[in-house]
Amino acid sequence: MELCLSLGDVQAPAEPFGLVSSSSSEKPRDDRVIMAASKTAGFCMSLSIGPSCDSSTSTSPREADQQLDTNDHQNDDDRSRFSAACGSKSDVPVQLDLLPHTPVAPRSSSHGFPWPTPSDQNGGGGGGGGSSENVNRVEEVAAVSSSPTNSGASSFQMDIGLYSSNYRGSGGKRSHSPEAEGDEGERQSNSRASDEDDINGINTRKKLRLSKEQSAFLEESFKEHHTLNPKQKLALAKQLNLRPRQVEVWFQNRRARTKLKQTEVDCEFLKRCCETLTEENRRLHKELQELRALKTHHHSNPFYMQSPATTLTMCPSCERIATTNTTSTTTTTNNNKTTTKAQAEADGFPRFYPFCQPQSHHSSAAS
DNA sequence: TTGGGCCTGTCTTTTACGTCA
DNA sequence: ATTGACGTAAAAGACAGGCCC
Repeated sequence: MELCLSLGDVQAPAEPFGLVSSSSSEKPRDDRVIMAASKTAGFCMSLSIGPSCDSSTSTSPREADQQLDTNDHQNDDDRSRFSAACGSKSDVPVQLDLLPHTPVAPRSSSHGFPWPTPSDQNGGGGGGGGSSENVNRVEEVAAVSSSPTNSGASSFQMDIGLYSSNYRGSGGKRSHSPEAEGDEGERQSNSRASDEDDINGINTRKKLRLSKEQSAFLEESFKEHHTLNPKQKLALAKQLNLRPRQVEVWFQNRRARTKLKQTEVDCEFLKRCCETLTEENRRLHKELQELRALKTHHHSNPFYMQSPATTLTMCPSCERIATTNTTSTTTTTNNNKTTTKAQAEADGFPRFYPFCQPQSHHSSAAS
């Protein structure tokens, strides 16, 4: 008896598990995995790996990131709101309300980026300085820092507050990069607490923590571009009152963590695939046992009418079961193609399994 | 060959959260 | 029930080294 188990995808013969990128906006975003187990087809699976952070995929990085962001920031009201706003309409430009309690005012860019975006070409301008939103930002910052000297003229200049000017790891193992050294002056000017923290000659300055607004702004920038050219980097740094190096590092970390997140998602997905396949394998084995029992029953039945010779065969390669007799061939699987014995033998199969696709033995993705 | 950008791995700090007295 | 100390995990900022163009 030969057993034939088919695990594959009739729709995606080129790859195992049929990994295809989702390009249709009509597809639910959460349906990264679309599996269909068909009894007649054995086990047909159409899997849709969603956009990855890899820019080589057909899906835009923005889409990928939005997808990730729905997982990344479930507890972040602002970002969750953004995800919800653009969830199924990725084509629609979305204006993020970064400040939940303040209305979004027009900025130099539709996203407030320091560099021009296509939507900016028709006007706007002004670099964001003095907009009501920025005034609100400043007011908010002022409220926190209790600094009456802040004014709306400071545009998007963030009051960074605490700063780690000598981040060095343990025991001074780390050293500044040349750029970081060169930015020392700027850093000092950015650091509100730099002077007071250097009291007594002890560097007790805390590590920088980007403000919510800065993070949100960087996130928005990241949605637009996963990488920055030097011009964009400088503009962003200036607008956020950060060092270019900080912006650069932030983007590096963001890319790395996005990739990590994507890897975790893919890993989880493959794990589910494995479980599904295991379950299907179990089911098929059970089915096989039933067929064996049926065959035994027929042979031991004295009233069993001799019908045309029926045999159960299972392909040793794909373990698919088929019943054959002298006049016809049936199979438990649904194959559209017919394969002749001669053809199969010509393809190099040692034996002829009429229900098997020759290419299935050479391509794991084929049925 | 050199330089810049990016990736990867790692370290450290900060923050959030749970536990316990 | 409340509160403060403490431990821990996760997130985030930063850097070094290596690779690639």
